[in-house]
Amino acid sequence: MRLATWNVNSVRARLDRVLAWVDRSDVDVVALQETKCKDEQFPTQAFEDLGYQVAHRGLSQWNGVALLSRVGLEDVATEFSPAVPHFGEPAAAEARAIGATCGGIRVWSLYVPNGRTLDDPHYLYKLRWLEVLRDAGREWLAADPELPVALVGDFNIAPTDDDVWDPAFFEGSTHVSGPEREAFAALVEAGFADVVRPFTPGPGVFTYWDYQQLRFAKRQGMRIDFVLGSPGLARRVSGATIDREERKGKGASDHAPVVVELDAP
DNA sequence: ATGGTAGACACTCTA
Repeated sequence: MRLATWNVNSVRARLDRVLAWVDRSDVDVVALQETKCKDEQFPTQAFEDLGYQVAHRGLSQWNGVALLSRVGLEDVATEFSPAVPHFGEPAAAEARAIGATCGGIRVWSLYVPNGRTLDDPHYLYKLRWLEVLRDAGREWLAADPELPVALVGDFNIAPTDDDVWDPAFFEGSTHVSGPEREAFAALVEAGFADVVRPFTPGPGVFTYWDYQQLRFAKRQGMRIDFVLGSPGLARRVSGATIDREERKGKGASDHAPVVVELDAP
């Protein structure tokens, strides 16, 4: 079984590319982030025509997450916890998570809030959001330590200095700060391992390259998209790739798809 | 090449 995650940065703006990638990549489950549309605008039929069931969560032109599956799509949920924080006054829900059971795996497509800057209220919102995710994940595994869970998506955190093209460039920025890296480490400590890294060793291995300043051509990126697997999932991982080819050319997302190969349970 | 990247939407926000 093959499981993928991909921040597409608008599913409608590059629908042809997304469909072509899904169709040629032999993926059973695909988690999308930043679909940038409401549910009624999501091109559900086009993915169904490729043989996938579809679950999407989108409330506005921002954020938006989806799951595509050709191995079943059950028990869809849009909040991983009743304690998920909302941003703003009044607090407004954002479409940053959707979960479902696909082929026996509990998969969550996640778009972690961008902290913007270290002194922005969005930064604390991001840290709180990650804390609630960690608590939820911990509870799931406490109830069933063998539950196969995949927390996948755009975490907007580069966990180590090897995960950015130049640590000095990011000094004082989000994505690399101590508290963000501690929040990521807390997810790992809760039982969710980065199952891609063993197959894609760095440094210099990235999943995102800014559109500006020819960052992709200069190989100046960040590794911020992950597949985090519970023990019951992680031990089944037999391979993983970052499809940087998909970042090339006109009309590419600024993120590359990440694909994990799983053995049968 | 007087720009700077891109997407949503309607003017400025988000990343």
